[in-house]
Amino acid sequence: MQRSTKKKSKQNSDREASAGHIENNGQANRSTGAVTLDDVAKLADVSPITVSRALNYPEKVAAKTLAKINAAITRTGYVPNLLAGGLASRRSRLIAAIIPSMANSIFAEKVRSFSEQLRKAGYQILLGETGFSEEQEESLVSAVLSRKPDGILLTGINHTPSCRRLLVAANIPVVETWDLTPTPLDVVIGFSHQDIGRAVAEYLYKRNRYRRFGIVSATDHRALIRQKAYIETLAGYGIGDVAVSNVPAPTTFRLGRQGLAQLIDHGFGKGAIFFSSDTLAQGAMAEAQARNLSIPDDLALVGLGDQPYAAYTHPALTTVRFDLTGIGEQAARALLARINNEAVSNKVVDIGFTIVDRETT
Amino acid sequence: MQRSTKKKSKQNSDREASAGHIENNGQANRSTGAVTLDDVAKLADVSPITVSRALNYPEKVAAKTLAKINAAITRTGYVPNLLAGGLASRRSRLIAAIIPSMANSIFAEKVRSFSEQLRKAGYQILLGETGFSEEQEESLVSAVLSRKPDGILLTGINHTPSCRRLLVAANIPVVETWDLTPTPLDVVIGFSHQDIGRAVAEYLYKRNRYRRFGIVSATDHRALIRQKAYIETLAGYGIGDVAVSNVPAPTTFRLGRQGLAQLIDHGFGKGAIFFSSDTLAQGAMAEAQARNLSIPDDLALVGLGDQPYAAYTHPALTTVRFDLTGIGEQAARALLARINNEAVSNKVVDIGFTIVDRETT
DNA sequence: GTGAAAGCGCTAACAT
DNA sequence: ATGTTAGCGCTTTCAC
Repeated sequence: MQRSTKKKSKQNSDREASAGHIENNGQANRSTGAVTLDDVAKLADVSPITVSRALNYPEKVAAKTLAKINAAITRTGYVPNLLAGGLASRRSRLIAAIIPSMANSIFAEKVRSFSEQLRKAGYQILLGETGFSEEQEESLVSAVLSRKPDGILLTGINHTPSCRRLLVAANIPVVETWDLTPTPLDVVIGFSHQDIGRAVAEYLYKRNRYRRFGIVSATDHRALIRQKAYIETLAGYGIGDVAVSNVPAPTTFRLGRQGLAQLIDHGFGKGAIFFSSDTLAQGAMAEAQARNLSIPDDLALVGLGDQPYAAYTHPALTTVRFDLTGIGEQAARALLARINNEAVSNKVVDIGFTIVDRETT
Repeated sequence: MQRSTKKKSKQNSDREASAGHIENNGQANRSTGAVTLDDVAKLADVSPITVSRALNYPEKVAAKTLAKINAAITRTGYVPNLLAGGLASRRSRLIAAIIPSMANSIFAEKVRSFSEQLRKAGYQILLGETGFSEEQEESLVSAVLSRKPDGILLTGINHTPSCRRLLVAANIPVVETWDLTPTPLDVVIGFSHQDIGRAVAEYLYKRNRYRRFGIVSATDHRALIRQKAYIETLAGYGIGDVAVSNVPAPTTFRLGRQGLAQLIDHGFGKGAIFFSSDTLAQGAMAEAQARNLSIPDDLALVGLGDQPYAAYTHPALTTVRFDLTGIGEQAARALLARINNEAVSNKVVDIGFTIVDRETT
């Protein structure tokens, strides 16, 4: 492309600047007409690569030059084209995050803290929702990989074989979250759903005050693992008749009411119930109130997730807490480390969980 | 780049295929090593542009050729590079969506329906959260525009001057939502917050059974407009002492409890209260219950948003409904129409609202 | 229906 | 500290 010679007079470049319009070079081209890095370079009377450096490695450019360039950027209203930048540098500065559902604020919080960390490092997030389906996850991953993200956050450890193949072929850092496995694709940060099911069963059993036990649970992969562990642990204590009500994911307030209603209508009297989300438990509280059942005297409730509201329901909800914000932050840090080729000390990170003992049990 | 001649023998191409590896051409280059469209073209023994057509306009390619190409794609596991495609075609197939907060499921639902429509049309969504701040919105818009989205969804009609400038310079379709203005940047789809404030005041006043009126409201721009209209309308009825409790956005269950507690502690006896979100109202229900106040006899509550749970609280929440899904869908349709240069019949779309009369009033 | 050439806007690599 | 050259992987335009 024709560029004015380097030693163009200062006056000339100033005149161009005050003209305040973008030259088209008079060439027939496919340009969008938008301000490009070349336009800025001409106006600042430097080469394009220097503008590129000013943007990406300002410390490598002389202060004077930097000032000229910044003035030109302001004057033109230049907005970099990251499609072009990403193509040339093979770094898109884009990170994909795949979650089951935005409606579930538990995932929303994970993504929020994840995004926040990565934004600070100059990355943007491409978000996808699977609706708890592995097939949907596969098609999302495939779509998202075509943007050449520098890394990807997954929820869960179960993926279709083709999805795994895509991920491996993409050859980018992958962080799986929300579960644990000894054989992650790359790094996994989460907690054991089996341990949670067992721990809640133990917690309720050892209180020694409930005659009956029940569970209202979604049917997604992880919730079912918790359910199985819960039932088996209780069976180990000699309790063979755990009442079960299953509902489709994602869980809602309404499904919580329905789930409890179903249990009660099928003869569940007084007892303790484990819900697969705080939302379900909250819905059940409304149902209990509507039926004039007292919590925790008639019905003891345990939720999952320790949502911000859980401490403020009336009575306050006993629930299982895991560090949502921590998962997001650690996932971001792990991804960043892998992108920068730093060593990742731990491929499998168990962030654990605690049972928060409040007033519904 | 060196390519084998077109009339390469079939056997030869088959041999390459079964070898199942990607040639590097022996050149020193900056390639990522990933499978490219050129690799697919070579394997299918066609030119790159034909592969491009097969992908983007399959109807323009002969069935036989298409089959060959698809086989090559499958065999290589080719994933298109949309950075390159977007750069070349000046269509990124990316749409930016800017919302105040993901935590607020009202916005989450808007984005969900918006994304769904656009995904069907082959677009992906770049999501950004402003945290209800215009400055944050500006920096987000600026960041997002560097991805060269084909369109952008905004929440609200208030933007900083620089933000407006950026948007205008970007020269892409813009849909503002969640509010109305006679002078949208491009298209606006929403409802009148002033009308809502007025309508709720009228609704409550005309029930003719409340002695006192209050409002618990977030302090974001739109909530304050509703609050003002609510107070002014009541003033028009001769009610001058509306009790007010303001809380920061985004609203939470806890802030709802707190807001109601504050009103009551400052002497609000029996009466009707308008909350700036269902979440706040739900929190207030817990506070009322904790204080043994009866709803709606002691306290009448109106929420906003008609969240899925609103119909299932106990008692069921009276609230203001607007068609969230509709906003998302219409915004998507408007954007698509503008992208395809179709006429947009209406630049200002009022989707209206209704007061859903349930049991808390 | 298919192909050759050119270039989208940027940056890596190698100068100086 | 700054510049030159040559692409990144794709699609447009114009041929045939």
